[in-house]
Amino acid sequence: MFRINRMTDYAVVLLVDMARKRTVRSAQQIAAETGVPLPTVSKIMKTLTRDGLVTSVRGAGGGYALGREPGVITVADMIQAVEGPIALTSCVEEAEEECGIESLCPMHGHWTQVNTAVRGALATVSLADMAADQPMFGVPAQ
Amino acid sequence: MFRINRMTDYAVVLLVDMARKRTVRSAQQIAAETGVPLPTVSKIMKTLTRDGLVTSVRGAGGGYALGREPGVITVADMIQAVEGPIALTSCVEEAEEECGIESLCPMHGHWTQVNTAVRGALATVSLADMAADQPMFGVPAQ
DNA sequence: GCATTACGGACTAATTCGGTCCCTTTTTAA
DNA sequence: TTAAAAAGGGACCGAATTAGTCCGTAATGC
Repeated sequence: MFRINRMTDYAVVLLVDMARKRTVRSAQQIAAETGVPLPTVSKIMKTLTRDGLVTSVRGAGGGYALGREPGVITVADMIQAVEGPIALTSCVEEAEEECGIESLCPMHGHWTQVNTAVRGALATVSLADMAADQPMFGVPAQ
Repeated sequence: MFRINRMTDYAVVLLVDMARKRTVRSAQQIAAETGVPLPTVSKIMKTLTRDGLVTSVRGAGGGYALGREPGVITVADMIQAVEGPIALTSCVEEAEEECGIESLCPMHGHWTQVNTAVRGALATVSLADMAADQPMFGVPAQ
């Protein structure tokens, strides 16, 4: 179906929530307010912290807050934080894996072209956009 | 990792091969020439035929050929043929599935925006582009 | 010191994906 | 008329991912 996986979907939900309420809140609070199960929130927050999209405060009274301004976090950033580098085919990855014949493969250049286009498309929408309510109200979906 | 699945990757390989040799060839021949296992070629051809990307000729001497000009088949078409509609999240799909609250969900409009951008990016590259050899030689991969 | 909270990783269940195989239908040709 | 060649449709299983849970550890505030 060519879709992002559910963890990434959740991650966006959590980040949107954090973009709206800009305070440090515990995973438990965030779980309660978004409806995402606590263990899942924890897991996602770990990876988002690793990438710097959110900052964490440990200890009692600690929690998570957004690491950067919502305007400079793109959908591409969010996807990459959870799923790793955006690479439509294995031959576009950094580590060349199985392909091996990169420099000779006639398709390689084309795939990187497609990949760049997709990455660009994903970078056009920011977290700030996602957090705004209903800006495209009434606009048909395609 | 946000990638197309292997079947789609194969499908592109097969379509590129067909775009180069524009004759009707059996699945067996195509399998032999591309190195993709025969049962897999058959399976992929079935789905590509269903979408009209290739035309089939049944019976002895039959086989498959490209259904349209390579210039008017886009990467988006190829992905959709194998993986179904391009929908990054379940709430963007035709059948609304689990979400249900589409008209109220504040994220729905944003996801369709992202989705449209990605679909557009995938539509910028055609099968003709993919079949051309090494047009971007030397251009850094981004 | 104790309660609270993040951190890191291991682990299991569930789902999806890749691949194979079967039988049926259509067509050509001997 | 029969046999061979080929696509069509679907069932099926094993493998690989993914989702989700749980554990112990480390840090911090009261």
